[in-house]
Amino acid sequence: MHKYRTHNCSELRSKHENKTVKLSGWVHRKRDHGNLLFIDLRDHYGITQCVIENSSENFKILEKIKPESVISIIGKVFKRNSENINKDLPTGEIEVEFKELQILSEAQELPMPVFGEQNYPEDTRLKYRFLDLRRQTIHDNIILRSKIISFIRKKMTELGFNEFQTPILTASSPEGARDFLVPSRLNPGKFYALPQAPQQFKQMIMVAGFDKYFQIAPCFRDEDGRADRSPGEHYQLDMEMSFVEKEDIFSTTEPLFFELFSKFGNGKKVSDFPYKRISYIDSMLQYGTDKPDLRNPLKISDVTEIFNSNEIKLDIFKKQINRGAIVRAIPAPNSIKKPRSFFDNLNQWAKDEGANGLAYLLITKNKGKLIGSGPIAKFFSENGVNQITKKCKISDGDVVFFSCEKQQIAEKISGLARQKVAQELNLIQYNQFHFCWIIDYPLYKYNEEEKKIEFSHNPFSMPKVDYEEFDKKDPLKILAEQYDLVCNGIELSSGAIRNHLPKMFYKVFSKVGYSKEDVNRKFGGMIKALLYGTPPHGGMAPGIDRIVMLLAGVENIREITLFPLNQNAQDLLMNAPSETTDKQLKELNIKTIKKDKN
RNA sequence: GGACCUGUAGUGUAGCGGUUAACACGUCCCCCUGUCACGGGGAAGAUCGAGGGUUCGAAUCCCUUCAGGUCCGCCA
Repeated sequence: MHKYRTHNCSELRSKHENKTVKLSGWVHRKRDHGNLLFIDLRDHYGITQCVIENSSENFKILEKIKPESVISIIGKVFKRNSENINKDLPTGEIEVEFKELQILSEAQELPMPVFGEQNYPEDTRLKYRFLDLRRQTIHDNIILRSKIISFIRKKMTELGFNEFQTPILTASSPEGARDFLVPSRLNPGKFYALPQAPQQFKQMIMVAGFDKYFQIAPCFRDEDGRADRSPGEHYQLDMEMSFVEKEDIFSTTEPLFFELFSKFGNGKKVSDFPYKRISYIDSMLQYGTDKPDLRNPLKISDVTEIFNSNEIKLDIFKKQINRGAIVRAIPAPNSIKKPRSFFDNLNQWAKDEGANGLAYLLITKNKGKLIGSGPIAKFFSENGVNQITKKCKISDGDVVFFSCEKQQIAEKISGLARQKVAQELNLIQYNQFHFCWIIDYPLYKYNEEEKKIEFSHNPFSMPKVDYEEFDKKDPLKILAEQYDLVCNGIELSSGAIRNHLPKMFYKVFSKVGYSKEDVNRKFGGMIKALLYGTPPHGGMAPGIDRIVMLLAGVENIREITLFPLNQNAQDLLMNAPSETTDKQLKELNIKTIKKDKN
């Protein structure tokens, strides 16, 4: 007989009746009837009920044993009477009667019980993560994560991608997030950086001729955490392909995501591919964001022109429009019967968000004519109402909200309002995964505070403009072969066709203030690689954590991470970060500055 | 760096100016041979995160501070 077990705790059925078996596991739950004791024995696979009578020599020991102790038992499998069968357990037809007992590891009284699914404070859970992880929900989440990663690995390999590891100790890269630095002992005063992503390495893998690469890649960014974003580290399905256009990348990955989400999506509907492609500009207009939730059917319209015409005499808006504001309209179908508070609350909400507010117009039909009502209706001509209803595709019984702001604020407010209205009106179809691609991102954006042009996305993307035309165009109008994969309003991935032409590389960087020398110094490896025969290439890097969160249906990244850091980037279990010894610091040529604690 | 929320026995919650701070789970003791959130009876366990203030009186109100979380900034 095996030292610890002949079966796991989820295996035994009535066909095993009368067999003598050995099980090992945790004492999940005890039910002590005085002269009869039930113990639910739990392992990774499940739970088996074990039973012992007071005639047994081990009865007294088991009565005293603490939950979560690890025991090993030898016993005989008995079929339960029909009235005692537990339909909730796969092993509910049988129970195991104790013959021999071995205590493998005694547990102390628990700081957080495993049994039951109480909500414990985050710090307790992280401090006792090994107990937390025994609990079914999170245990299942972690297994889901493992299965997702295995599935992705298998699929990517089948698709002809090669999995490679890239360095963890590498060079700090300009642009992007704050780096984690690692001091070099052999090179005093110098530092490695942990990779924010293997971006340059994967491009050089293409230069090296490997054609298709992927990796479940750890990415390190020293930025503050959020519920959906771990401080410190996260994982991406990093991938890159040679001799491709963006449609090749889309058609390669769409079936992968379709299969992945169909397989692990708990029966939720998954959008059929090809996924909808939406240009960045359209997305910002219609959805007020570059990560639209397409489970929400509402679309925003631009009605600046109509408000600026003589058909609407709303002077407050006209004045704002003259100062560069725009007007965006958010439809609220079939909401005319909503109480006044519904409209006023949204207006108040917009003001709380720092906006001017949300005006609204109610639409009814009378004798074949659409008529506007509500606080601002008196400013609309009949034709004005018609133009609005036509543009916003609304009709009898609908309401439309208007946000008049500077473009950026109008987009933000209308986007949020679109989501709020849809929630209030129950229009969001929650039982689906709705994918889309956002394409044609602008290469640059203008930084108002620093009064300069900067990269809006990835600096390595290929501009959608010929080299000769580059300088003739307004930089802010130049688009890039840059795309995002979005699902249910969550950005799953960024990606791009890369800029593989050295002269274009210099050109692109020159607009954000990098001289040729700057580029050579800061991207020396990359630019050198482009000089010796580079295949056109592109790829993307979907966030593993976000995929798992979507599929597990959780809002917090710590629910799908084995050993996460807390918001202050501390590991409460391992006690990291921690102070180090003077000897270690000396070896590294590092002095620490003691901060005053007044 | 900023804003907001939370902090009460081992654990989860209630109490939100007025005697011995309540309930549930857990722990300990007693009873119980068919439970599966077993049941019944009893006991122990809390200077209400910490410090200061207001008040005749503070878990409760105010200030400071610490810890955790959420968001903004930051980040793809």
